[in-house]
Amino acid sequence: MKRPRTETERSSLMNIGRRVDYAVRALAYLAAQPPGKIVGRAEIERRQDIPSHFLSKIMRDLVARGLVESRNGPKGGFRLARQAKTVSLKEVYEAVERPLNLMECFDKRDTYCQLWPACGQISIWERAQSIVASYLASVSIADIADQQGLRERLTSLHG
Amino acid sequence: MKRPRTETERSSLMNIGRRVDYAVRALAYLAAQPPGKIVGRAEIERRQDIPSHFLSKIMRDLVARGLVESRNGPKGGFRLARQAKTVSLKEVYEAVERPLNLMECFDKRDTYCQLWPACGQISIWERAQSIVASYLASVSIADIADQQGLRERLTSLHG
DNA sequence: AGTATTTAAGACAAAAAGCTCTTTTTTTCC
DNA sequence: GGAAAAAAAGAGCTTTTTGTCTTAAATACT
Repeated sequence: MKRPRTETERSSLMNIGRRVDYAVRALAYLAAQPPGKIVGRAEIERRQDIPSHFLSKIMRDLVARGLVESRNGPKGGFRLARQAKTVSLKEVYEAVERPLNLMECFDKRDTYCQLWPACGQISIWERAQSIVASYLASVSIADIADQQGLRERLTSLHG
Repeated sequence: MKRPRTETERSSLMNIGRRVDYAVRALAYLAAQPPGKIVGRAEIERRQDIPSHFLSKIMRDLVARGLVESRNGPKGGFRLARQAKTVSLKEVYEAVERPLNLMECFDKRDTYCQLWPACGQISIWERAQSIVASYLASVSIADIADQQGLRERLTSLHG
């Protein structure tokens, strides 16, 4: 009795994965730059300890969602498309993972689980999700980048 | 520059996975039984829409953590080892996944990430984690099983 | 125009999570 | 004691996620 998997279903469960982690690091790094400064992928990966080349795919998502702008060719790279303080972690999450869904069944309802509509768990997880979501919505990239300033000063000594 | 993976590291990121989902379903099902009633794995899987045989491994964890008692042989099966209202979702989570850690680096500190101790993200995720953890600690299996009573009555019609 | 540099795109490999199945051990009942 | 039933244990397959690498397209500079 195997479950079918559709494309939209993919990341069912709340899963703050590496992609989110790396996306936040990259955005915070960009936010810490002088306004408008363009930074290359390799530099971000190096300075933020992100696996080489992996950031490439993640940045595409961020560009597609309008969080960063990219420029091709020599002197190319990335910069924020919006002010850091207007970009919440929730938005970042949703840009690189699909919609924040603690449980797989949230957006499927009766088509997914035979126990719907009398599932005892769902309201519990929905509440957990809304708690997390509202916290993530309340934190911006700027909040993270501010702390980052310290890091910059420290690691530039031996970076 | 590949990251080494140790055994204890496994579930790095906050990941409310299927194992937790299924564990909660099983526990809620047991909680809804008459006191002391022993129920077999196959019945739980069938009634709670859990993949066949998968529950076996999960129950071992719950037994090992003292949440459930098992009995071997014919008439064997499982029952709660403690009152449902004393078992929190946080405990269940920690029984079947390892410790709740939103970020991989939480229990590794300086040995893991070159950016520690000046990481801008970590305090943010730590706070998110504590928010989730305290919510999960506040919900018990009994809370879920209570709603389950309704489900039982509904599905027994065609279950 | 040509070259070098950088993102874009995507193929492919490795690791982790999810799931299935088989064998062994324990226990009940005859 | 023997047969049957159930959990315990674990081998191994599949899917998803993570990570690596190669090629193509774009752009700046000479």
